[in-house]
Amino acid sequence: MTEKMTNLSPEQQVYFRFFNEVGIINQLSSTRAERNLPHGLTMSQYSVLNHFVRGLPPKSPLELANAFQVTKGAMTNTLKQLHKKGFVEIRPHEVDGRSKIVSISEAGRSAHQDALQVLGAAFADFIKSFEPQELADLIPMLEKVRIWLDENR
Amino acid sequence: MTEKMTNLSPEQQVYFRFFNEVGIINQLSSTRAERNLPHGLTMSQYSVLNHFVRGLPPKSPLELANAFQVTKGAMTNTLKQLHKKGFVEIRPHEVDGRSKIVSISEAGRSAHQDALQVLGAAFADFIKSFEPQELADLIPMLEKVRIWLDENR
DNA sequence: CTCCATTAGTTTAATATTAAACCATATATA
DNA sequence: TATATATGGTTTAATATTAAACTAATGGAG
Repeated sequence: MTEKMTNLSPEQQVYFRFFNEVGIINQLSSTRAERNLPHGLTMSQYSVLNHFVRGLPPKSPLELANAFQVTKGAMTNTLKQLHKKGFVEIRPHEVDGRSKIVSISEAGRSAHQDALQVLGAAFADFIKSFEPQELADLIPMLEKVRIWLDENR
Repeated sequence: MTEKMTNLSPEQQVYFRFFNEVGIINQLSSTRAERNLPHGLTMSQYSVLNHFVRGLPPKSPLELANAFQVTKGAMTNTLKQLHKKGFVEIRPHEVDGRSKIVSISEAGRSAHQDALQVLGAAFADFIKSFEPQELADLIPMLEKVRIWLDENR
């Protein structure tokens, strides 16, 4: 019973390996971050707050869902929680009766600040172990991959 | 009501940005992979098969859970599904009555081969757009980060 | 103006995952 | 040896997420 065994070429292994490392880094880093977030914030919730704190304009739930690559349903849930905590305001769209507009509240900004503090502390030891430059060097290529995957999904 | 506003230094932004890019890449790539996997395999299930196909020796559920950074409970679930599909064999440990030993079956190897085929096809356009070398250049640093996060969690 | 297709958002059912409780077995210590 | 503690694995309850069905509103084509 001889099995036909297709092995990966070294080149293919590179792609595989790349996505593998990325996957593990993501899991370990989000777990570390989420364990430390204040106000019972999840990463998803924190990301939404972060989006607005960056000075980006109010957005509809659908736009947010697209920005964060989650389904509309997931965003409904995330926004519901943020609203319950008083961290976002949700108003009807002025013109389009189907749509809504989400913006951050003062309490939301304040919670985001708290989160930043805590994340800084949680990653202080990481920051001590890695020079900003050695990570900065990776970013252009990571960005290129991210953009490609986003545009070709 | 003046708010104290701590902004991120450019250096801090680098760390933030790095984990952010990694997170999005992971999400987009796993979604793309998972959409295409055959035999109803999830990424978790595929990873376990992949582990064994690499020639690594049989392992206990706990060892697998540690290797893949998931809880014991999650691994119980993953193995249950793989077993239902006939892709792994699970035997009692010869000496330790608490433990079990998991190994891949012939059907499992074959399913893994199918998965490889399909993943190759699903990422063919990606592979066409990126030189192996430009990704290979990132791997040493990614590995360093991954190892650090793993050892310091 | 009336339909019909599209779009924004919510809801539902299914699933993967986690943390914690739990069970059974093994190991160490007294 | 007897008892306590630690360890491997499963189960449970809670939660985040997805895909798909659903509701309501918009906008275009006749």
